[in-house]
Order: sequence, then structure tokens, then C-alpha cells
Amino acid sequence: MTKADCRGKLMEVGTRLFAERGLYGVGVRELSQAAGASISMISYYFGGKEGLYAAVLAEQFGCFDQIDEIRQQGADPRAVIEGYTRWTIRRHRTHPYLLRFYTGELTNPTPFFPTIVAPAIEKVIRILAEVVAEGVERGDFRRDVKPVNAALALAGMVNYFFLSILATETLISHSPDQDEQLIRQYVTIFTRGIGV
Amino acid sequence: MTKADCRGKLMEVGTRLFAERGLYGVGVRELSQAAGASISMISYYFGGKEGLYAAVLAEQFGCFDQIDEIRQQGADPRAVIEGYTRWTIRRHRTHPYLLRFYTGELTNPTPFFPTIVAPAIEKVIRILAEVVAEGVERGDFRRDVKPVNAALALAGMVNYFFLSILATETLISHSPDQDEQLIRQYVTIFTRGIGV
DNA sequence: GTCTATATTGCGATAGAC
DNA sequence: GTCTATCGCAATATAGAC
Repeated sequence: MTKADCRGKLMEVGTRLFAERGLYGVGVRELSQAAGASISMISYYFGGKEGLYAAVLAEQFGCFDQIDEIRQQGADPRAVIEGYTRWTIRRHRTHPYLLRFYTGELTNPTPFFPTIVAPAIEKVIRILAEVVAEGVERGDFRRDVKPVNAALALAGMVNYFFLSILATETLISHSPDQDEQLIRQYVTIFTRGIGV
Repeated sequence: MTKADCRGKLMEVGTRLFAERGLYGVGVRELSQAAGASISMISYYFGGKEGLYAAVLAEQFGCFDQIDEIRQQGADPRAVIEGYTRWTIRRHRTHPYLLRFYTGELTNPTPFFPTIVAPAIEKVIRILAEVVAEGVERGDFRRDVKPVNAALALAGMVNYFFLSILATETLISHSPDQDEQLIRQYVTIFTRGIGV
């Protein structure tokens, strides 16, 4: 095992195994064995199993910074809403393990939830709510719409589609081929749903 | 510890602890201690820790049977949609731990996911999709709406509101006082979203 | 920088007393 | 039916060789 590979390989297998079974569902023996490294490398590079988990979590949630670009991609609230939807669906394709950490931490938070997970989610919802509020001000959306409720509705629709995959495989195709249709459906449901 | 209490107390603390930290995040020592019973009672009544977890899971998902009553409460698809929304939000209030098991199993499935969890979720989504399809046939909803996509959108909105609580406490009140407003908002967003 | 071997602690399950 | 005590095993972390 060469130097550069060892740390990266541990991150790689840590991402997969922690996503599939959670922090307490995986042991250091299995992690190091899957990485082809020895057990002590986890402590050497990450200070222990929890350190590896924290590093994986931080890497996974790093891409949430992209929400700032989405926010600025258009003055039209509808454009931002479509941008968010497309970005989120694409993100679930490019980061297939992110949703596991996302919902896993919301459901069974680890010590790293307050510093890594909560701020990332809160920022996205806050920005979506601001965008909805702007749309209300512009007269695009109804005045009785509560922006945060609406933001949570949109995030819920998009994320739940992927969250529910394991239980709905028999009901619908989750192939990426359907993504553009899915984006259209959800953007339409949401914007018509809150529209005047 | 009297006989009748022991089993019930183990179910009670098992529900809370498994919900908060998952099957692998809790040990039998902590479970039995919290129940005020001895460690061996878990094996005696449930055949082991996993048996207790399975019993808790089955009890929690038992209330999903109520979906049949919701289904039959009205010929009007809109009435069923409102019934589902109210039932789900009320359920999160009466069963505060159910969502943890629900999303925990979807994210990190245990051996009991296929027999207990997946069938319950699939049935609800299937019924919602049927109701949407009926609405399309009646001309209430648009023909371009895909029933399963729409069903997942509605379930996603409602469930995500509660799932995200830990990360959105600073953004909005999650008090039951707001529930009726929440129901109105989400039913409106959804029915206008898929309406003609 | 990476390994093996080990220290220490905690786990789930169960035997046997009462 | 419930308990205590213990078995056997796996956990994480680390010491020390190379």
C-alpha cells in the first residue's frame, strides 16, 4: 500500500460503508480490510473511526456550497426553483451516498450533526424560502403561501423521491433517463401549487 | 419487576432508544437497565436484541393499516388527498418515533426492512397513486401528471417537514398548533400543483 | 509510513441459582 | 419469571517492529 493511496482508499470505503450501515454499523476491522490497509491506519490518518466518519461527512456535504451559485443564476424565482430542483436531482446522481448521510444524520444524529449537517441543510432551506418570499413580493406566488413551508415542500418532494427508492422499486423507474421528466413534473407541481 | 410490566417496559424503552440511535447504536445492557429489568429478559421475551427490534418495528408500522380507511372515506380524490395529509401529520404527532424507524430503515435497512417496512410504504404510495390516477380520469387533474411521481411528491412534502425538524428549528415553528395551517398549505400546493 | 500483535473494553447470549 | 455471574467474541485503540 503506497502512501497516497492509503488515506484516499480509507475515505472511499468509509464513504460507502458508513453510508450503507451508519457510524455504529461498521467496524474498523471491516473498514481497513476493505481498504486493503491495516487497522492502525485509521487512527494514524484520522485519529480513530469517528475521525474518519467526520472527514467523510465533511467531504460529502462540501458540495452544498454550490447553492450560492444556484441562488445567483437568475433574478426570476421560478428560474431559481428550477435550478435548485435540477441541481438536487443531479447531485443525487453524482453523489449517490450523500442522501444516506443526509437522512441518516437527521434521523440518528451523531456528534457531528450540529457542525457539519445542520448548517448545510438550514442554509439551503433558508435560501429557498427567501426565493419564494421574493416571488410572493413580485406577485408571482400567492400571499397566503408561507415561504418556509413551501421551501420544505419542494425539498421534500425532490429528496423523498430518492429516499424512497428501496420501497418503491416495484412502482416506478428510478433511472436517470427519467430525470428531466421528473424535474419538469416537480417544478410544475410546485410552481403551480404556490402560483397565483 | 412484575411479569406484565417487564415485556411492555422493554418494548417502551426499545422504541425510544432504537428510534434515537438505531439498531446498532444501542446495546442490550443499556436497554435492560433503562427498562429496570435484567439483561437476560431480552433473550427470554424476544429471543435477543434483534427480536426486540423486530417487535418494536412491527408495532410501529401496524398503524399503516389505517390507510385502507382513508382510501374509502370519499369518492372524491381531493378528499382522499386531504385525508392522507391529515392522517400522516396526526400520525407523526401520535407516534413520535415512527418517522425515525421509517427513514432509518430506508437509509440503512436492517434484515427486517423487506418484510415489515417496504410493504407498508409501498402500499401507501400505491394507494395514493391510484387516487391520483382516478382524479386524472375524472378530469380533476392534468393528464401529463404521472400518478406515482405525484404520490411521492405528496408523501415527500408531508414527511420531510417532520424529518427536517432537527435542522430547521431556527427557521419555523413545528408546534402542533400549526398543523391545520400546514395541512391546508400542503393540500393546496399539491392539488393546485397537479390540477387542471 | 505501514505493519503485526496486543491491551482493554464492551458486546450479545446464556447457564444456573432462586 | 427474574436475577446474577460469566462465557466467548468483537470492538477500538495503540505499542513497537521494520
